[in-house]
Amino acid sequence: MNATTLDHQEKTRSRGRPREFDAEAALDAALRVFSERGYHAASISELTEAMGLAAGSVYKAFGDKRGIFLAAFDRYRAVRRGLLDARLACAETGRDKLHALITFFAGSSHGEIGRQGCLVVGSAGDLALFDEEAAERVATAFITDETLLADLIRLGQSDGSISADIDASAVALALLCLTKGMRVIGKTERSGEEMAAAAEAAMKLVT
Amino acid sequence: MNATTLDHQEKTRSRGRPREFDAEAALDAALRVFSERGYHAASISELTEAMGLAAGSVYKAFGDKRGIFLAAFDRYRAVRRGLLDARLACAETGRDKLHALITFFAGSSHGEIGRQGCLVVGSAGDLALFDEEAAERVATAFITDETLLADLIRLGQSDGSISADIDASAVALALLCLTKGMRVIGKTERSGEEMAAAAEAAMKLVT
DNA sequence: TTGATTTGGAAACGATCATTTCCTAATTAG
DNA sequence: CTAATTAGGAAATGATCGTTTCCAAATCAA
Repeated sequence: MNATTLDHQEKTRSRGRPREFDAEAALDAALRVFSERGYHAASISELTEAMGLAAGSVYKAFGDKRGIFLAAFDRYRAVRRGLLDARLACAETGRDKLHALITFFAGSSHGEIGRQGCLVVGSAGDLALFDEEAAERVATAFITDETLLADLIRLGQSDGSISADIDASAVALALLCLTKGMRVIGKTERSGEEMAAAAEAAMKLVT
Repeated sequence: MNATTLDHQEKTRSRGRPREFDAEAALDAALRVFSERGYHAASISELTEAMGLAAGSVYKAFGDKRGIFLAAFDRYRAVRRGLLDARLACAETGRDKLHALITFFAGSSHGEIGRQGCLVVGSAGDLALFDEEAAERVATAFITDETLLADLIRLGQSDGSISADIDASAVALALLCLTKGMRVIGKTERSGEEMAAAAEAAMKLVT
């Protein structure tokens, strides 16, 4: 193996001047702005200031405002899914995993993170209705969450932690509404305690 | 009783040229635009076109865009509350009333009305975060709904249709999240059947 | 090296936004 | 009647929006 081969194994470099900023860090800043203000209220000025970049650089990297949003949306989903999976991995039974999931949402529905809100929920009533691709991504995100809920319910039913009597699809949709609704209510000032109590009460759906 | 007295009994007329348009009908048109597009995406052009008025007339009547929104918001709440109360009046027990309420929300969370969305839920993630008065109205609307839910639960507990064991406040908040979440999910395409099934499943919270 | 390519970023661009102005029309008060 | 007041509406206004342009700086290919 010679030097040339080693070079090829490095991640491929594009030709011109290399990018100076960290795209993921920039998207984290952008999604914070989008979450807090919504798609339309978030101006390019606010976005570029938060990202620490000039408008030109942002447009070169992401195409347009919609492109920034869609990239931020995807990153948001990946980050949140990573956090959730870590919580789920700590639980044993299907029921415990559902408890971890609902508690995760309750914990995201108050204080600082609650005020920031959910980017998916927010864009459902903002960009999604007049942008087909955005609408599709929002619908896909919801269906993914709903499928996870149904899978966890069925897991609980097979490991004996959840009654076999309940309708897994219906309860999964109810829990999807409940958890996304938590993110809506969490934008108004709520205490972590009352959200946690609501989460415990919600567990009755899988008893 | 002379003519002058009769005149005084008519509803007081303001001085100048009388308003030609119906304010409530105009607000109904405005709230449809706000619901479908969100506060920021709804332009004055769209609003005035939907309301069938020139911008000047709208500004004379409502002050500014924010004023149009707040008036439409109040009307939206009054109309929805009227529809809900009619449903509740048909139910006997606390549990039946809760069933009617949840079914009412499920029925508003698909098809045409579902796509239109809830003005309160929408503005929670749009106007509310940088407008103190709007934020207060959204919070008030949620608390009113939550209080109604808690009252219905306690009514059910006193008439024997709901177990005395459940924590009324916690379940009320869970149901508030669930019903508002339905309005979020209802913006994506969902069938009335699956929403109705989720509503039935949700009734387990008050069993 | 030289030329091609890409980024960074300030400045400029046209479009659209919310709002105001200005004039006419319609009504009440006296 | 006349004066005062308010609504209706077209046109103008200034601000801000998303986007593009332009040029210097930085890198790769040869």
